[in-house]
Parts: sequence; structure tokens; C-alpha cells
Amino acid sequence: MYMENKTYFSAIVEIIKTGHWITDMVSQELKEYDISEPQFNVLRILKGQKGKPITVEVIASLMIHRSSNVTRIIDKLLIRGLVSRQECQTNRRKMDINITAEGIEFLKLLDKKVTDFHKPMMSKISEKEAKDLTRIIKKLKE
Amino acid sequence: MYMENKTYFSAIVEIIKTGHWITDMVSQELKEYDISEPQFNVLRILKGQKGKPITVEVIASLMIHRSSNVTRIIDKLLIRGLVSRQECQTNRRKMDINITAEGIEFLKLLDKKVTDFHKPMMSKISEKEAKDLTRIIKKLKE
DNA sequence: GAACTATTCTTGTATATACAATAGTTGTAC
DNA sequence: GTACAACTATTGTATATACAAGAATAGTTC
Repeated sequence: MYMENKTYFSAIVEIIKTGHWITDMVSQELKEYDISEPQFNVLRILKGQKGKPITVEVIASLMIHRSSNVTRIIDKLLIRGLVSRQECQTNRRKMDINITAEGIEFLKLLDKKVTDFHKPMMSKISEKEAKDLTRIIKKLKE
Repeated sequence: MYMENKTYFSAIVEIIKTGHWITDMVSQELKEYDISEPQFNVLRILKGQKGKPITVEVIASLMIHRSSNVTRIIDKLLIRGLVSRQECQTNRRKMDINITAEGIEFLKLLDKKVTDFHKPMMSKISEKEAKDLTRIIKKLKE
């Protein structure tokens, strides 16, 4: 009977557990600002576009965990004035989403919080280890 | 102004993304058996106890993603006769949860499915790489 | 250009989840 | 042993999520 190789199995479990561990911690950090991890993720994606609006579909594809509810995530950010949403000029099926000036300001606060959490974690491994980690983990999905 | 080191940031993002990617795939595999990933996880934990019942608390601590709803996960497994639940003799606050013979049989089907998904993924990296991956990723949480 | 198909976002709905509150049991201090 | 605190599982509830269905627009074929 085939048995899963323990070495490989441990690796898989560690990836999943650590991913949850990090996002759980980040969620805790964000809680004081009453913003969810997916909302934070969307804000970061929008900021990364440097002023160029992107569609709901593109946001979904760039999210850490592809979500089927980008519309509703945007709804919440809209209410708080952190993003803008308007019909795409060239294709009225699409929506142009962008981060507002308020969104950028707000994100600065969040980024500080999250970075402060990332820093001590990152200090545990060397830059070479980080590179190795990324390289190996990416191979899994090839 | 402090900027996050890109090498480290990529590593973090890859861990989270890959974790989601794996669990999403596994969830898809399990769907045909109408069982959720957390339910599957609980069954595996129980099987790992080799007949010794464990409490709700212990299950939660062993889960890949610690859940606050173990009771309801157990409820569902109970309905299908895959686990048993009874008051702990020595401490009536606790519950003794165990996997049933049906549960073990059912789990064999699921394990085959999931292993068939794991195998090609694992073949993408060497055993040494898997070990390195586990070692580095564990350091992050130290 | 009409009919059909594909794309894109939104919405409806059922389920899952987090979090807090509760209930029952056990442990502890006096 | 009583009072109080701590522990353990369950339940209530509000929110988040997945998935499918819907609505509007665009593209394609004839």
C-alpha cells in the first residue's frame, strides 16, 4: 500500500499552517482599524497600480486568495471613501477601481502595523534562506 | 522611510498563496464526497490517534487551521456516522471523540484522492528541497 | 443588423466562520 | 463544604464566503 512520504507531507502541512499563522496574525493587527485581510489586500493591490485604475477581475486575479466577492469587498471600501469605482469608458461591462488619496493615507497606517509584524519574523531567516524558500515553493506549482 | 525587503516579502506572499492553492485543490478533490477540508482534517487527526479518543480541545490544537467550531464540525461527522462522541469518564466537561470503523473506511477513499493530488506536486521537488523548505519555514515561527 | 455566445460585474442564497455569551463541571482558597 | 475562579464544550449571532443565477454589455457569425 502506498504511504505518503513523511518528509514531503511535513513540508505541505508546514506551508499551509504557516500561511494561516501569518494571515491570522495580520488580521489581528488590522482589527484595530476595522479592516479585513482581504480588504487590506485589495488596497495594497490598488496602490501598487500607481494611479492606474484596474477592473474587478484584475483585482481578483492579483489577490493572495482569489475571491469571488470582490464586488462586496469594494463596496465596503467605497463606503469608507478608500477607493473609487466608475464604469470603464471603453467597456461598460467593466469597472474602474482606484484607490483614493484617503485610501493611500489610511494604507500607510496599516502598512506600518503589518511591517512591524513582518520585521521580527523576517529577521529569523537569512536573505539566502528567503530566496531558497521562494524558489522551492514556486517549483511545487509549476 | 522603511521599505519592506522584496526578497522577504515575496517569500511571505508565496507561503500564503501556496497554502491557499493547496487547500483549494484538496477541497475540490473532496467535494465529490461532500466533505469539507476541515472535516477531512479532523478525520485524519482522529485516525492518527490509533483508537485513543481525544477531546474537542485537542482536536482544535492539532488542526491545520485552529478552528473555533470544532463542535459543529464533529456534529456533521456524527450525522454520517464517521465519528463517535461521548462524555469523558474522568472529566465530564470534556468529550471523548473517536473515529468509527466507517470513518476509517471512508477516510481511505479520501486519502487516496488527496494522495493522488499530492504525488505529482511532490515530484516537483527533491527530498532535500522538501527538508530545506520545512526547516526554513519553521524558523519563521520560532 | 439580428441572433447568439461570451464576458464582466452584481446579487441571491446557503453554508462556514469568528467571536462572545452561556452552561455545566472541576479546581482552589478559606 | 461554600464561594469563587478556571476550564471545557456548546450555542447564538453577525459577518464572510462559495457558488450559482442574473443582468448588462460586447463580440461574433450569418
